Amino acid sequence: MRRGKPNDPDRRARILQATLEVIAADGVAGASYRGIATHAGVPLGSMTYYFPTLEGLIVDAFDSTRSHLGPRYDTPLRNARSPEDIVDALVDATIGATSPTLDDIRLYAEIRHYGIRHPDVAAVLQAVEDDALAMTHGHVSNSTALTINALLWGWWSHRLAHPDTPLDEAMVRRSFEALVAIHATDHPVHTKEQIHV
Amino acid sequence: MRRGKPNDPDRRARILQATLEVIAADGVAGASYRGIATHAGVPLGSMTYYFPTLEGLIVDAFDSTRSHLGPRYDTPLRNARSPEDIVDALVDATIGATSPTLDDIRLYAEIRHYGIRHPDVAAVLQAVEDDALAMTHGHVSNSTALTINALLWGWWSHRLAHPDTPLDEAMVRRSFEALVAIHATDHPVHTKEQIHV
DNA sequence: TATGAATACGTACCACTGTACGCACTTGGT
DNA sequence: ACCAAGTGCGTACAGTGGTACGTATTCATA
Repeated sequence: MRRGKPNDPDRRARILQATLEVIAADGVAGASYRGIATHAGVPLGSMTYYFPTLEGLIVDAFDSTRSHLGPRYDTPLRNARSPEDIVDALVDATIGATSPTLDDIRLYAEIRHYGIRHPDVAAVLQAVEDDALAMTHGHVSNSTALTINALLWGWWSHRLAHPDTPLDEAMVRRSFEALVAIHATDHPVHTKEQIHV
Repeated sequence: MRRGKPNDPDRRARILQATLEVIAADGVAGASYRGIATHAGVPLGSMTYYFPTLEGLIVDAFDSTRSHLGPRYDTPLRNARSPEDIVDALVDATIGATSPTLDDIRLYAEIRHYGIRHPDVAAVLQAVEDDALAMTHGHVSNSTALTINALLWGWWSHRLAHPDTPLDEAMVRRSFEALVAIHATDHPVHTKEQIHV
């Protein structure tokens, strides 16, 4: 029974895109209906029409990144055939051609930060992480994949905190080599308890 | 020529403490003069008297953590005598007795996040990081220390995103062992270029 | 004790924000 | 051509926030 169709079918998508751009630039804190409306070139009324609540808009915008950003880093890892390939792909995802721009990292940081206090967004992040873990399946153990994940975020985070000093590639490479080598080493488990003051 | 003394000399410090607590609980976004005033049990007028701008209050509060939180993680690392000691100290700082509580990590995450857009706070973080790097001086190379730093933040960040699933100690230990071993290995530098699709 | 500067506080703006809501327009079926 | 449903938009409102500012209080000095 649906009559009437949208006169500007792209408007919704444009609002989502503008939302991501504003958040990458000014953070979630700087994302207001009015600011995003201006940035997207739509009137305020359009905002509340497509997205009745601001929270919903933000969550939807974050969710929309999953289909965009995900595949970009996935493919090289998925195509990896050897541990060396994996290290190459990881180094590249950290600082190379497939690595995110500073704006992308800023956005990703906003998502992670927002996810700390918003279960909806945390679920989105969980899905992304699950994908990332599945990617290296068969090449490294699950816990090594988790470790790699942690370090990758650590490096990205470092880039964000030091935008002007590029990361040394050799250093990054050695770090991933060391982690990827863990599962191959079949490392003896240290059972000794930690001792400290 | 200073006459008049504060009737409540601790007030300023109490406001700073309350600020940190509110931020750890609700984030910087949830930190308002009025909210902090209520939490600290002081009237609104006291807030603006000691801290004319909210931004200044937040920066001062963050800065005040340097003397509190810093030493806690420093000591075990400083006392480390061998690579094994370092690994022990790092594992402990990640998930053990000297590791930060979730609230502490939340606060630290807020500081890092705020630092992305506020140079004042970025400088505070830089100072903390410099301390951390100096701590392992003599035991591992500078770039290894940087790598360890990145992973430590990665692990803390992971704890924040997965508050209910404790990190596996053996996994964490292996990860730091692998990184600490880098400098000992005197690893050959790979000069081959990365190749990818 | 008298004084004035520093301290402390209550209140009042003013800007901004999310959201509600009513009106106008577009569209496709009758 | 007419109509109803979906689309698009301007405005208003209530709440909250940072900040300014005038007044009261305290206390070392004279």
